[in-house]
Amino acid sequence: MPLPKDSSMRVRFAPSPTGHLHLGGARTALFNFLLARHYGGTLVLRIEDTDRERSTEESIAAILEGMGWLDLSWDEGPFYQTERLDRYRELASVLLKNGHAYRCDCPPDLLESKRAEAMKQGLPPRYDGRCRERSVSPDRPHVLRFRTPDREPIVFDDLIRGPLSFDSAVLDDLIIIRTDGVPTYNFAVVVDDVDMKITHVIRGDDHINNTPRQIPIFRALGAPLPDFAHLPMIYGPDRTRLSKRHGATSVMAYREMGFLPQALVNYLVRLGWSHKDQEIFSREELIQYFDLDHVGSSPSVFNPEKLLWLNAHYIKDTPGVDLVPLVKEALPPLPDPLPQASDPAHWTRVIDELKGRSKTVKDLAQFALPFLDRSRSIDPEARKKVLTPANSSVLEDLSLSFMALDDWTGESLRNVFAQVGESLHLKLGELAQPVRVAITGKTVSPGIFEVLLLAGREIVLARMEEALRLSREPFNEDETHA
RNA sequence: GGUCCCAUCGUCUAGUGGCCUAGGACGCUGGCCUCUCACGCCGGAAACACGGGUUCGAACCCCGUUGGGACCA
Repeated sequence: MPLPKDSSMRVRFAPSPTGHLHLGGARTALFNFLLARHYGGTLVLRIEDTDRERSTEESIAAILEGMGWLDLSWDEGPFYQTERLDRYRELASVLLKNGHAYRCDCPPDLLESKRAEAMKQGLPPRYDGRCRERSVSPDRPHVLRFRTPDREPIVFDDLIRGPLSFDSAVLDDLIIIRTDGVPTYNFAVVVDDVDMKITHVIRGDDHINNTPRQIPIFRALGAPLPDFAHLPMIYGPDRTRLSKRHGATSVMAYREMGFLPQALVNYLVRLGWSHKDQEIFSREELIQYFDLDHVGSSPSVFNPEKLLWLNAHYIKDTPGVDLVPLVKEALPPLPDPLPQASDPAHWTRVIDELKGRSKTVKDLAQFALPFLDRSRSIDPEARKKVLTPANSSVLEDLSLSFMALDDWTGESLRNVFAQVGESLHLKLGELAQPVRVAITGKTVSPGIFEVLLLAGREIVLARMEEALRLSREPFNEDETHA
């Protein structure tokens, strides 16, 4: 289904502000955004806040924040449905006048009992249209119902799924304006899409059953029908719709966990869309390649492992200097910062050295800590295994050699290790590990010379001395801090 | 219950009738590299849900079955 390659396309992202921006919503927003940018069209942001019980200011802020973090911009809006209530009533009264809508005052408990009755008989629970010809007085409390045309199947060509057909006999006369004058979801959506001249409705496929209800309203309003495209859902590992039960679903929670927005965007776009065998996409490539032809129609399961892999990729790919502010944000206030920690260039060096082995910004911050603050904890396992009496001579000899060193360079340090290794008949690996634990408190770190250079002589000497002392003492589970 | 949607490795996917003894990626796994851990590189296991058609030929088209899901209330 080729789409027009011009700037006339108008799409929209229309979240309900009843919570944070979740992964599914973010992907819908992303697909709309990419489509608009690809075709040079317009993206409208619309806040569907007619459910006043559940809509909150905080949610609106959270959604905007999430879109901002993902760097998804829009061209028009945000528009708020609660600011357009008069417009919905206006068009509803037009429908009332031209006979496409009618008043209904059926009490809720009557409808409820009819519904239960229908269900019991295995029939669809639909309103029987008893008020269609009753001309209910406008003075009585009433709702407005849409007169759904009978007997003609409703068909439309979904841009992702192809032709879809619905038997209108199962559709009842849905309420468009409630007793309190508030429009219902399906009506407000159509009025907005008409007024905002939306040409392509791209939304989650949980709305697929709403489409045959909305199409007759477009027609009754005398408006052109937009094209529809329904995106498959994102599932949790149990193949049900992704929800809180499956862990973090809020986009912003992923920032908290140390993810980069590029990683999340790249992950989400590949859920349902593909471009040959390519996995990694820059923003420019996404805009260039993205189209609906290659959006699949089957749902996908959210896979945190792959997201983590992408995140590691993007961390590796980002210059250290750009990661500094993110690492600072991920770090608690430093209790006893090293002198180097006041030098921005030191942060950059440390991060550049560590980013290749970090899957999240949080990991990165933890790895960086020993190079930024005087206090550093020693992993009890590492201490138990490595800071042992058997290694104390290694620590002692290296410590003494470090002290005797005139300069503190990669070359001089290599010489020290070569000499000490020779005199103790030990290989580099056997020397490096005790030093690694002494300096970083971990068994995992960058190359030992990089570590020594980054830590600097002063802190190396202090930590070597401490490690030497610990290696001679019996191990005590409680003593993990210096 | 009704309506609708979906179906290729565990997961994300390529595949649009012959290029498919089904390709890539994550994960898993064997090896190389190596001062640790990663990275990187080389290799491996792993899938067309099932049954009928259509066709010279089907992962691809049609029908059914099964299984999953969404919506409605």
